[in-house]
Order: sequence, then C-alpha cells, then structure tokens
Amino acid sequence: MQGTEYGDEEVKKVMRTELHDRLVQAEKENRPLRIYCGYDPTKADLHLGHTVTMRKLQQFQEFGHEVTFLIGDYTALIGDPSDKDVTRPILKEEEIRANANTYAEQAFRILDPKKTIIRYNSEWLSKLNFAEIIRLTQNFTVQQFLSREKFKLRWERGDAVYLHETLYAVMQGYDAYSLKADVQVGGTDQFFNIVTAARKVMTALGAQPNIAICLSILPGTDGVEKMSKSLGNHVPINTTPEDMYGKMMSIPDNCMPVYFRLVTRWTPEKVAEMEKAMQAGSLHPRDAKMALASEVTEAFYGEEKAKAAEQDFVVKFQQKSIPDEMDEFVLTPGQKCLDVLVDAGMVKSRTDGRNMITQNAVKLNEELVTDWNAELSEGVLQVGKRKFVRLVKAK
RNA sequence: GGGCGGUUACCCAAGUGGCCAACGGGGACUGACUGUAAAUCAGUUGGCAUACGCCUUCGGAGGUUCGAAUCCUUCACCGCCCA
Repeated sequence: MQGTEYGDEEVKKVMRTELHDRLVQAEKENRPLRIYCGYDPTKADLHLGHTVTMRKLQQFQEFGHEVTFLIGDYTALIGDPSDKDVTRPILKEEEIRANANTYAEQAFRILDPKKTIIRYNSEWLSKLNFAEIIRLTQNFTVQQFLSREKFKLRWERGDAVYLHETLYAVMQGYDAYSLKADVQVGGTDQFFNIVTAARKVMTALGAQPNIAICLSILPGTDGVEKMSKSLGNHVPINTTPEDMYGKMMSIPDNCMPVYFRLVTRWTPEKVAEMEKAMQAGSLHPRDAKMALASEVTEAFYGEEKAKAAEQDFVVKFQQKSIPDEMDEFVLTPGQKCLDVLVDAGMVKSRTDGRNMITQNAVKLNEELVTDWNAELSEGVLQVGKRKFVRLVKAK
C-alpha cells in the first residue's frame, strides 16, 4: 500500500480489508487477481507522473496477478474532467489512435510485455445502445456530480459543465465491469471515478465491485504543481538518461519523500531508513537525491546507462567541467562571436546574445568572452550553465 | 433579440491622446552564493543597432489627428444583466 492516499482513514481501512478478502477469495478460486488501470491517449508522450500507476501494476504483476493496460480510446473522446477545472478540448479520432500506439511502447519500459494484457475500451463502449446507457445513468444523481469539486468550482464560477462530461465516470465504471476487475489502480484524482462510479456500476450490474488503489499525485520538478507537460515541470520518458538524471536532480528537497514512494522500486523499509538518515544528518540531501536520480534513471535505462548519466552529471555540474559530447558548429571565416551565437542557436536573437555577453554568460574554452565582435577560434563555446557547442574550422 | 463590460508582451495585470517598447507581479533566463535543492541579492526578458537612434507590437480592418494602446466606425471572440 506504499504511496496510497484516500484522503480518509476509514476508506483506506475498508479498501485494505477488502483487498485482503479478495486475495483470499481468489486464492480459493485458484485464480490471480485481475488488476487494471486506464490511460487516456490524449498526449503523445508519457512522463514520470504516468508511471506511478504503472509501477503499482508492475508490483502486482510480480506477484503473479493479471494486469490489464487499458487504453481509453473511447473515454479520450470526452477527456477526464477530474484533473482539470476547465473543459477539455475534444480530440480527433486520428490523434487518439496515433497517441495510443506510442503509449504501450513507453509503458513496456516498466511493465512486462509478456504478462500485460492490452485492451481498448472502444471494444465494449462502442457497442452500448441508448437504452443501456440510460439504464447505467439511472444509478447516478445530478447532485452527485455537482458536488464533485471540479464540477462544483465550474458551476459556481458560471462556467460550462457539459452533459457529456458526466458520462466519463459512467464509462469508466463500465470498463471495470467489462474487465471483471478485482482491483483498479489510479491517482487520487480518480477517487470519484473508481470508488463512486465504478463500484456503483458494477454493483448495479450484479458484479462484485472492484477495489480502489488510489495513489498520491506526483508533483513536477517545481515541487508544487502536479507533473504535467503543459506546465513544463515534467520528466519525460522518451528522453536521454542524462536528461532524466539531471531533471531528477532539480526537484526540491522537500518532495523527495513523495518521489521515494511513487517512482522508485525501493521497499518501505529502505525509504524509512533513508529518511531517518537524512533527518539525523548522516545522509546529505544531495546524496539522497543522487541515489533517487540513479534509481529512477536505472529503472528506465539500465544500470550501465544510469551510471554513465550520473558520471556525466558529476562532471558537468558538480565539477563544472566540459562534457565530452556536444554538437559541433563549423566556423565561417570572418564570423563574429555574436553571429556564431545566433547561427548555432545558442541564443534566441542578437539582442539576447548581447545581453548574455554583457552578463558574463559566454565562455570560450573557459575564458570569458566580453567582445561580441571578437572572431572566435576553435574550441568549446559555452552559454550559461548548460549550453555547449564545439567550434570547428571548415575543412 | 436588448443593455452593459472586456480583449495589452509567456501568464496575470496597469495604462484611457504625446513623458509608452508600454508600471507592477508571476514565470523564464543570466550572474553571485550553492548541492542544476530551498532561501537571498543583483541584472535581463519585442527586433535591429557596441552609441545616437530606428523599426514592429496593445483582438482584426479602416478612420480622425501633427501625434493613438488610449478617440470614432466596423468585424470577430469572451463575460455579466434583461427577454
């Protein structure tokens, strides 16, 4: 149950008991538990935040349970109103399909492809007829939806709450029913969808309600907002080991504990131990964060590449020396420093380049460049802390 | 359908004829300090120009004026109220 959060101790207790009972029941029936988590293919790239639930799925997988990775191609037609306080733009079907394709591939960096069942919810949702939908919605009152925080907020502000948005939770409930799910994994923002909607739909249709595993929301690299690409505080999955390691090092100290629980493979004992050591002062927060960055990077890229990424980080940022690999830029005779900065894409404009130079941000071979008309020789040109380019002469 | 209010740079937001490339805040970037943490201090944040200055920008188009983000006309979008 590491990293779970229900906002209510009672609910947590109930879920814990139910999970225990269900395990016993499944054992008797000589079958594994059926676990699932749904992902709406609304973006092309996944980030670390998405992997929180995948990691939980993976843990179940390790214990031999049956895991379904559900791609919400049909729910993506609506877009989950849970995590937004504004109406979502509606995606085109082609976009959804394109995104869906990249999802599974990225998910398999965590989940075992051989043990994972991939399903699309259009499979059953597209077959429902109007009468069936009416019967499903009879289980809910408008008040239930209006009392949800996100809808309530919009209601009070006088913003639109569209009728179709209420169907999202109903659809998710029908997913759980169709999959005969024992357990549904999701973020705390899924609490309503899982606990209220899915369990109700399942019960109404005569099935055993599924058990919710709600996980805390992973904050972004700013340490405050929920990780999301649009806020620019995300750690993408499709990136380089160096970038991933570096991004991990930029998270604030105070959100390390959340990261420990949500994105590492560490046991609760190990986490407790590290936190204790940090408090006692025997573990430097920086070293703890490096361990965290290594662990996360290793989970995606393997031990060897993670070690290399760490080395790269130490060299580049802690010792502030110049990295081995960087892009090359071929000098043209007569080209001034400012031209090089602009042409090599190191600065966004000549004005910006001038500012950088006057702010002592430009170095050639570790020597400050103060004249933007200087003609540069071969070597390594650096702007700010992390932009490097190797200047070479034309052959 | 009628009345009123709004649309300013990445975001929020001030500006209601010249002193406006446009106050302030947030964010971002750079430097100092450091652990690519936090906090703090200093600077930059339309483009071109090593300066003087010039050019483009305040929802779109047109107009008034020596001069417009600011006034007028019109179009588009958004919000509030009445029907």
